[in-house]
Amino acid sequence: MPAYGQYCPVARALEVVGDRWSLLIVREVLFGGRRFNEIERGLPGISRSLLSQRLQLLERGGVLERRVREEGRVPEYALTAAGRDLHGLIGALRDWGGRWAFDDPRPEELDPAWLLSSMSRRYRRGAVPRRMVLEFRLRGGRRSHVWLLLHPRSGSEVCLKHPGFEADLLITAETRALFKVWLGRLSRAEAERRGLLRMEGAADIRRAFPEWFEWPSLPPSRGAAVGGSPAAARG
Amino acid sequence: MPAYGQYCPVARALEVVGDRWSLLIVREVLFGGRRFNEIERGLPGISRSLLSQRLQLLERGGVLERRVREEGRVPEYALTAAGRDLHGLIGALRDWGGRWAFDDPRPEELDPAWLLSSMSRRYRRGAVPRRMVLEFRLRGGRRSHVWLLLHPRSGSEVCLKHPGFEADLLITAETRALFKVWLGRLSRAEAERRGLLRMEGAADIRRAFPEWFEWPSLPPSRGAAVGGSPAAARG
DNA sequence: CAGTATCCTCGAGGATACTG
DNA sequence: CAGTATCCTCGAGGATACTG
Repeated sequence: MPAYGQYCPVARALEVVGDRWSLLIVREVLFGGRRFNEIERGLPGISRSLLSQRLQLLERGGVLERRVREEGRVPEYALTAAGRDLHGLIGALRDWGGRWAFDDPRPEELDPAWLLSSMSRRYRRGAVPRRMVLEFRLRGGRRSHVWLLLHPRSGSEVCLKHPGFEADLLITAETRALFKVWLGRLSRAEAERRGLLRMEGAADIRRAFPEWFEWPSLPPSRGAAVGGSPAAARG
Repeated sequence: MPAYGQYCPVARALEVVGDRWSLLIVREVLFGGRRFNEIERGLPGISRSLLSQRLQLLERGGVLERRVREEGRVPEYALTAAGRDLHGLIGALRDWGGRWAFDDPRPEELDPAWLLSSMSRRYRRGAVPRRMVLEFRLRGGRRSHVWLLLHPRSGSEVCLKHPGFEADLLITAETRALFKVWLGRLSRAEAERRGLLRMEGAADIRRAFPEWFEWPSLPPSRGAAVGGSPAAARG
């Protein structure tokens, strides 16, 4: 971001992380995004060239580092000490946004691929005894069928096509409701009671499921600073 | 700022306050800037039309309000509850910036008019028994002679021309040093010892002077994430 | 004092195609 | 898989002049 010409720590901070997308990129890496395509998946709408340019700016800004661990392996991005220290700033943004700008999802935000990338990023490694396949059948979003693979050791994977394994847990839901449940704006019980979400699978798996993720915790809304679409208010 | 298309509180917050200049405008109002020209003075380099547009965006975003108190009076800007709640975010920016992006001032940042507007914003109303005139004679900045008027009740005023009153306190300084002292990056004693700053006036006034302002408190630098100009490292 | 209206520029960033 | 190079567009925002 061009300089502000002020010897002020707020202005200086914004020069480094104030560019459009930059803090969202940091958010991705903060939650474990390491590879280029992985980071990109968490930022639908960004172009590859812009992501590439922003990553370079953040590297020059001392916020992250690009590393090629071994000859021939893919590059990985990691936060520096300064970058990790941005967690407080991201937290402040999340708190404020949750309180004042986080009403119901807008239709164009209902992208299941993004939701799953977000869940995948918050998967607790090793929380699962064996490979688990979660199947999502969704209504009212930009995609109706997605899968999430949880590996016991390595990590998790988003699949937009049938992964070839049978599902251990089938989640059928209104996309809007699934988003709200994930982001703590609607309880699972309430969603199930209202027929907006249903989970099928072995009882122990259904019971254990919530433990597999670190659910985002948000402050309660204190009124919309910005209004959402009126249609969004329903549910 | 255009939408990010993510149902994420961080992204939503950035949609409201992530535009260039927006958080600096909030900073100005947070520290008591109320009128258009007053806010503008804290943001050298912004154009009036851009400031006007950003103020409108922030108003639509629910962050501030524009009010005309009485028929015929000038409009004033005030933060809403959501806007006041941004102090945590601004604080996080200041903390991070102070730690990782706040090395020595760059030459183009040495604008005494801005520094005085900043001091003026942090003047403690009523800290002064009678009207006080501070005269600054500065070297190495974009301006060499400025005045700050402190009124016992109403507030403070920056003057770029002789205010017509005799000075109660004369501060002669290297502009760079004055900036660093104000922002806690150099102690007054050290600056005086090194001949970078001198204060002349009645002893009790010189002694009382620090109490007239709320001095910005910054975290210590933990290493520059971004490098300043090498020449800036000296003083 | 506090803006707004209009015109114009230039640079950020998308689209596309290409590479180690 | 992880980018980069090139070309082109369009819109953000500066300059200027004007107003209640």
